[in-house]
Amino acid sequence: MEHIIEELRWRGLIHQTTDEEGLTRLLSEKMCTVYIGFDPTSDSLHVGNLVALMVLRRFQRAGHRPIAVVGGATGMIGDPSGKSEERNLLSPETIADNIAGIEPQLRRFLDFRCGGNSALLLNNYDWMGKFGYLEFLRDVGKHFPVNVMLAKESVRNRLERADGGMSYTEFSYMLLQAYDFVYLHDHYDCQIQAGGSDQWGNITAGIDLARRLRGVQLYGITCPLLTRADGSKMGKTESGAVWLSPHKTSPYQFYQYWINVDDADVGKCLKYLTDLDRAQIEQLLQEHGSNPQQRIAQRRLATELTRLVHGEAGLQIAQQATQIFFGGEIGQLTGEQIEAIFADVPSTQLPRSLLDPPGLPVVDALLAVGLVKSKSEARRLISQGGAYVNNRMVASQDATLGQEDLLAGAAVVLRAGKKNYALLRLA
RNA sequence: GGGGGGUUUCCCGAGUGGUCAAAGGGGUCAGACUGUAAAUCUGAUGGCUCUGCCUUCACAGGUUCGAAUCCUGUACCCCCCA
Repeated sequence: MEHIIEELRWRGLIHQTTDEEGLTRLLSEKMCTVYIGFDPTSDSLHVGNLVALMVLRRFQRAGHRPIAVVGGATGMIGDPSGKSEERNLLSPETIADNIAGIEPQLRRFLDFRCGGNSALLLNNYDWMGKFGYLEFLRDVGKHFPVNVMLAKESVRNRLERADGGMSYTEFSYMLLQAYDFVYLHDHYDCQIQAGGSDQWGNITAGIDLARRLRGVQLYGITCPLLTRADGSKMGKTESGAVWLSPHKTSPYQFYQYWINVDDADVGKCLKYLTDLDRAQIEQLLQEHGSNPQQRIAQRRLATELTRLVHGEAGLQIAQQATQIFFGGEIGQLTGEQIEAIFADVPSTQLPRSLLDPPGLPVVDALLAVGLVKSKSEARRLISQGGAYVNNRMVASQDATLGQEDLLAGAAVVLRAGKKNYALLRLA
C-alpha cells in the first residue's frame, strides 16, 4: 500500500500541508484520526464537496479513521472564507433540515462499520451549543490575537473591498472552527484536519489554538478546488450547481455532467474523484487519447461517480436514460423505469379516452405538453422532421396517437428536436 | 409655453395608399455536419377548422373600393427654442 501522502500527492490532492514531514511520519506510525467539516448551508452536498469527501474516503481506505463534522454550530455563524459578502444567517430549523439531508450523503462515502477505523459523523453543535459566551471568550477568545486574525486572508480580503466590512459574528467564525479541532483532539484523538484550500486559515487557527491550550502539535492539509482547465469552478451548469441529492439533480443529469467533462479536465477528475488506482487511470487516459470520440474516460468517470453517489440502481437509470435520450429505442420499460428515467421531463396528464379512435392528433399532443406554443409551430416542427413519438420520427402532420402508442400502458414520450422531451400521461 | 421628430411582428430596424403577415440583421427553433463541444451550412420563425381564412404595424376614431402607410384626437419618448 502506497503511503497516503504519496497517494494524495500523485493525485494532485495536496495543496498545502502544515508540516509534511511530520505528517508523513505520523501517518505511517499509527492509525490517525482525520477530520473535515461540512457546512450545512443547503440540504444537499454538491459536486464542489466531492474532493473533500473523497479525501476522507482515501484516508479511511489507507487505514485511518475519518470524522465528518457537520457544522450545526458553525453553520449558524457562517464561514466568511472565500465569500465576498456578509452572509445571511440561516434559521436553526433550516440548519437542522440541511443536516438531515447531508448526513445520508456523507454515509455513502465512508464506512461506519469496519472496526477500529470506522468513520464518525459528528455535529459540532453538540459541543458548541452548550458553550456559554463568557466561558468561550475566556477559554478560547483569549488565545486569539486580533492582529493575527486580521492578517488571515478570509478577513483581509473582505476588509480591503471598497464595499467591504464584516460583522463581528463572521469575524469570530474562525474561533469556532479552531475550537472544533481542539475538541476533536481532546475527545477523539484527532490530529489532522483536512479541507479545501479556502480552509487554510481556519485550519491553522485550530492548530495554533491547540498548541496554546494543550501544548500539542496538530496537522493540517488542504486540497485544491476542483477547477476546469480555464480556471472556472467545476460543478456549475447554466441551471445552477450540480447536487448530490437526486431530488435536486437527477442521477441522469449527474451522470451527464460527468460525461460532458472536457478532455482537458477528465484526467484530473479521475484522479481527484474516483477510487481507480494509478495504473487504471493511466491506462484509461491512454485508451482515451487514442480514441477520444468514444469518451472512454468520461464514461468511466461518470459511471464511477454515479454509482458512488446514487448507487447501482441510480446508475442503471442514468444509463438507460442516456441511451434513450440519445436516440435509442424506447423498448419495454416498466412504469417504474419510465417514472425514474423521465423524472426530469415535464409531464402533462390527459384523459385516456382521447386515444380512442380516431385518436389524438400529434399536433394537439405537442401543444398540450408545451413542447410548442401553437399548432402552427407543431406542424412546422413535424414538417422539418423534428417531432418524435416514443423516439420515432413523426412522418405526417396528420399523425395521431392511439392506444398502441402507450408505454407501459400509461404514457407517451414526445420529443421536439434533439433533446426536448415531454411525457404525456394518459389516465 | 412654442417648434420639430418618433412609437412596426421576441429585439434592432426597413417600409409613406393596393404586389405587406410586412425587407434585412440579431435571437430562437428545426435539419445537416460533429465526439452529447465549438464553428459552419440549410430551412423555419402571428394564429387557425391551412392551397384558404382570421388577427397584427402605440391607442381610439375617420377618409378610401382598399391604410403599417393619409387625416383627427389620446398616451408615451426624443430633439430644438424660451
